[in-house]
Amino acid sequence: MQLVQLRMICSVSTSLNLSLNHHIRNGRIADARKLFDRSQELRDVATWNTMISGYCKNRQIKNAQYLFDEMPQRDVVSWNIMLGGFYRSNDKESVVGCFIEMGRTGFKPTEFTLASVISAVSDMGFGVLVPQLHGNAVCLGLNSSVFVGSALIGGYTGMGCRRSDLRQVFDEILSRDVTSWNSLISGYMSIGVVEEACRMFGRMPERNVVSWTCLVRGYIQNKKMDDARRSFDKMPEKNVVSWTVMISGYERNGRFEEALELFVLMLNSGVQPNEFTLSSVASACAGSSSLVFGKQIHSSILKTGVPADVLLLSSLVDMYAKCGDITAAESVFETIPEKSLPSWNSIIGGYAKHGYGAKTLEQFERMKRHGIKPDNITFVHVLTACAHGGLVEKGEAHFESMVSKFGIQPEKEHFACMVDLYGRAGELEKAKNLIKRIPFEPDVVVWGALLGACGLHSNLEFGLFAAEEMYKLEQGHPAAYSLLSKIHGDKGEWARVIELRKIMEIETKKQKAGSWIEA
DNA sequence: GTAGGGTTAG
Repeated sequence: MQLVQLRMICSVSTSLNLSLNHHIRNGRIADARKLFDRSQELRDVATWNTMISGYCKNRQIKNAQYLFDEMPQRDVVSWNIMLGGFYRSNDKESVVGCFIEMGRTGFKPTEFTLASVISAVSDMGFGVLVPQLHGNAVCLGLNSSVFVGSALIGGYTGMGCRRSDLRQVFDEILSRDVTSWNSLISGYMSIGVVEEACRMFGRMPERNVVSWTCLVRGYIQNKKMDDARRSFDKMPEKNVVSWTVMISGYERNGRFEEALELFVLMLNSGVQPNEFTLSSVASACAGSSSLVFGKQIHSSILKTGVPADVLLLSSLVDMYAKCGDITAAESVFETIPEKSLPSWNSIIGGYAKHGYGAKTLEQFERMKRHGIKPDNITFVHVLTACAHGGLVEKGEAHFESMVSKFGIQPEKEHFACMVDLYGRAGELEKAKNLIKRIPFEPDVVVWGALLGACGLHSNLEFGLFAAEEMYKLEQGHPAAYSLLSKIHGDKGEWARVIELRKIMEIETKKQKAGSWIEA
């Protein structure tokens, strides 16, 4: 009698779970929740899991977490759903925390568990843990799983492994499907063994659009733009991601015109761009100062209702700023509801580039008040603004705060900004002393900043010193000669000027000849 | 009821 009742309840809860799933699949998460709340007596573990997974799929990780905390009993699937949810919502720390908690509660990991955890630790830069988790997988007999295998390939790739390591993990997988092959191609490309990647691509039993996209992306990663384009043109089908990979590849390699041309081809092919595509295209407009095209992109975003996410809007701010329309940059910036680090960097960089020192620092303070932590790029902009505006003390204070307040180690660019700052202000001694304190070999940019300042203030002694250092790094740098000859000219030493001009002509000719051969 | 591979700033 009891058994019959149990069976009835089970079948009722199965149909409840089916309807829940139906709502979730059709994007009606609120309806799903209503049904869930109405059916308290019929819920089983699977009901809870379905609801939690629904929230995860809809990127409502907080709601998922509430339900997970409330549920009367959990099984291993509940834990796995949360692990995957945290991973996809970019909360890698919680994946690890949840995994530890899961172990404490006495659950054994499954292939789903390990796949999420391996990917999470690898993304967090704890690649050293990957071989350990691999060991766990072997002990549990899970290393032959496709999920674990693909995650391991990604994990080993991230920690700078050899090609044989990737191959070994791949060979351990019992029944390899197209996704495991794709992981292997991506892995080989990421560690730079392009030929091996191509060989394996040729040996794939089947290929899908992702396989081709992995190949194209791999060529781009390895700076083989023309190979990338050839494979791209050969693709049997292209989707929005494949187009975006190729367009952003051109953009990031400074080939802005080709990026824009390809974008036009994409539109003609009937594939709709998304926020990723448009962000790359906006950057290409920024790089090529194509204000007209950039404006068209902006208005088509407003018209077509593409989700204008924070990064896309930040790219637009950057585009307007680089194209010289700082007012438009400002107004787009102000429409961004949740401004992120890229948004602030775009507007701060825009002000710095336009020479608005006071506005740069104003926005920088505003950014900090909003609780956004500046990064190394923010400081390049801030220090540039201080240098150009002659704000020596402010520049010094911000430079000092990099390490003391934000734990950011100054890089060559920051030192170059500071040398420029001191140099422009005529504090050549300070500039030279700062160069001595740089914890690594100063480069042409750093010496160039000092030399430029010496030109500005006609200081021969330091100028010669800087030019000599530059010569050691890069022989025949035309700027060095022209600045030195200017300084000599200011001092009335015309013989030296003529001598330098001659050397410069010879060196420049050499350089031109060189570039002819390369072209 | 859980899943792995390819897309955005400077």
